[in-house]
Amino acid sequence: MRSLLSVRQSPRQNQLLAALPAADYARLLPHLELVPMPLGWAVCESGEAQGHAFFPTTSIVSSLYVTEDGSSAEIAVAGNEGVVGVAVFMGGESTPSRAVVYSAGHGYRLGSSVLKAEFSEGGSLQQRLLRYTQALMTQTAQTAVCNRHHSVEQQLCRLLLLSLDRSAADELTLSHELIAGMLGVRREGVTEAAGKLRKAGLIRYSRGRMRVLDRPRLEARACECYAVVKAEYERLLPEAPSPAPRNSSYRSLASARASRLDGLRAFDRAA
Amino acid sequence: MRSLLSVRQSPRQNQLLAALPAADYARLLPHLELVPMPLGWAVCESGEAQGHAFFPTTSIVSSLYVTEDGSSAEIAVAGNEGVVGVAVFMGGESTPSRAVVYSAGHGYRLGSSVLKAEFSEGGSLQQRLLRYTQALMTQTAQTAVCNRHHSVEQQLCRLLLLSLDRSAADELTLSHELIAGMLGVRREGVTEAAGKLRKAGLIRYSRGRMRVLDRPRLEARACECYAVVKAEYERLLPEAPSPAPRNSSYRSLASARASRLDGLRAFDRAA
DNA sequence: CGCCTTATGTACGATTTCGGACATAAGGGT
DNA sequence: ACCCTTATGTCCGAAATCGTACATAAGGCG
Repeated sequence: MRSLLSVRQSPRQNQLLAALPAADYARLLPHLELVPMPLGWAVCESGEAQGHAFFPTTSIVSSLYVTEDGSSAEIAVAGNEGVVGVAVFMGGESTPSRAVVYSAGHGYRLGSSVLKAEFSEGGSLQQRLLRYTQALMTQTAQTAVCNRHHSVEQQLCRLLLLSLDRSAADELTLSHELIAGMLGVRREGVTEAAGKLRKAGLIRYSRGRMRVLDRPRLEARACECYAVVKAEYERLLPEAPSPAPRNSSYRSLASARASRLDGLRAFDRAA
Repeated sequence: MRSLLSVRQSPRQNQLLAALPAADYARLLPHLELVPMPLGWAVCESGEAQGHAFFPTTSIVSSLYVTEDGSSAEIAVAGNEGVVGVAVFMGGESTPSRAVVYSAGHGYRLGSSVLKAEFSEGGSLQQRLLRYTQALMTQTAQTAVCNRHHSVEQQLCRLLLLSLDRSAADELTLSHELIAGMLGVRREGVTEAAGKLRKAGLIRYSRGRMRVLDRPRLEARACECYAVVKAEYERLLPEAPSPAPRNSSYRSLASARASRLDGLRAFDRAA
């Protein structure tokens, strides 16, 4: 069904690797190992030190925290723009969250020791990884904001758009149940939100396949969180030379920022 | 009223700086400038490049995102265990969030260029800053989880405990309105939650002053998020030699983790 | 002391989401 | 073609929180 899986793979399909100067890339290449990333695979387990970092090419990975009572919440998603396992070079080795593949595909893994060695050289890889990590922090921060203030429907829009940005096709293999697990809401809530989007003609879906029909209107329906995150990724990780361009018509961060700076109620008087 | 403000200040009161080897510290010292951190001061504005990073000693700073419609949500807090302005060495220079002092005190500021130069040397400061940044990411991630799943009362407990960990005294100067702004909820919601905690004898408060009477029971009433964050900070930033010890009886991450790993509904079948 | 600003307390219906129960339907496997 | 698993649709009362309005009280300041 999916001929993409047999398409020729290259580490350069990952934008972090694609942005490396030839010399750095050549040094890393022998250590990069192509791995399949099947749906549901736990790339990183909570609290466990990682032997490798993973650079997705055609797969998408979600970092989740699972609470004591078994419910979950998404921390961030990573695809071919990034890397799974920043704790390797950040020095912590592990995190309390779990990284799970939610869109099957491939990626390249790199041994922790190789990555740490290359990182500590302080070259362009280090610079790129740190900027990526900052973008990741923004995504997580915006997830916190979104969880606080925005509706399930808005969060669904955000998730779809973030996934689309990291996917080659415009069709996503996402069941409502899967989405519910990522957003940390009930499956019924996702069904209801998705139903509204479908009724509005923004998406089409059936049994785990979801297609975005009208991306601009989907972006308009999403909360500002998507635009903020997207803008930060583009600001911090300017387009790498090779990978396929992504189309988008999100609002600019500048315009979002103008209205955001009006201030925080409680602090206005205190200042 | 507060004689603390006249107490002798030293950069070593900040744990990141305290952990530095003598040589590194000596190199930085001439560039560290003591600054007062008054209540409500915006240390970093959203989207603006920072001229300095700030190492709090007796102050506490909250990173907030303010939405287009003027509501806000906390991203993280930082006190004498950390630094405000990680974007300086992460390479992004700015972030979409705003950092505001919510507990007045002092801190030391360090010019961005000096910090970047020292960071790029790759020494113990770099290592420590990166580990701190990872801890910060965990705090933000846990805030996202908390916003999704936990009650206002639980989040209030978490906020009080995080603040207490970063405060010398057991009294915090926090009005309900201020707390509401940080948690991103209504002031009335904070009043109600605080009322319950007071009725239970866990805290005492009046007109902007809040005192924790029974910390162990407050920790028991908080959600797991506090314990997870606290454990990550201690794991990633082992006690620096000098600063005052903090008392605590939070649950261990190990015990929290055991129950957390049971899995994520949606992915169990998929795996 | 008395005023006046600001903090806290309380109540109400409205809204969103939850938790659970159930009905329908799509599509793969035999 | 049929069955059977799994995905989706819908409904219900319960709970938390919201938005609003207002009452009370604490404490600084003249």
